[in-house]
Amino acid sequence: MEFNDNQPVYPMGVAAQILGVHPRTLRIYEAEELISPYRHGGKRMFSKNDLVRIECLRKLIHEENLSIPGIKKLLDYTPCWKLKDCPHETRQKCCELSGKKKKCWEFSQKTCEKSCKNCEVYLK
DNA sequence: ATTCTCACA
DNA sequence: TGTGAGTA
Repeated sequence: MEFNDNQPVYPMGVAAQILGVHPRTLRIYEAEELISPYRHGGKRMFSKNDLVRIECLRKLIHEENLSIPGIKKLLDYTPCWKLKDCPHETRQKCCELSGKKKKCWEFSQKTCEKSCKNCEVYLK
């Protein structure tokens, strides 16, 4: 009951419908690198975790009056191991990967299994 | 029928 | 953010 949360199951339309947003919005979030849906031959596929993540983003944007660039900024200043206390082992794994280019929250869906770590830090 | 990208209101 | 055009 943990692996299926990261399973890409929803196509654009469905995901947008569930979230009550326009497909355009989701594409924008992706363009802004706030989410990274799976790609199956051009088609975006969202996992359940992607959905909750997006719910967080929308909450931040509307209730906390944060802008897209603002969120990106926060993420830049927020190391993942501060949001969740993962074992040093896992942390090293993260840093290896992140040292490359990726931001930790982008593959957090695979490495760190926290789904919505953003909310914690934002609310503080 | 669906999604994709792009450009514009 | 939302829409429409033109594809694949």
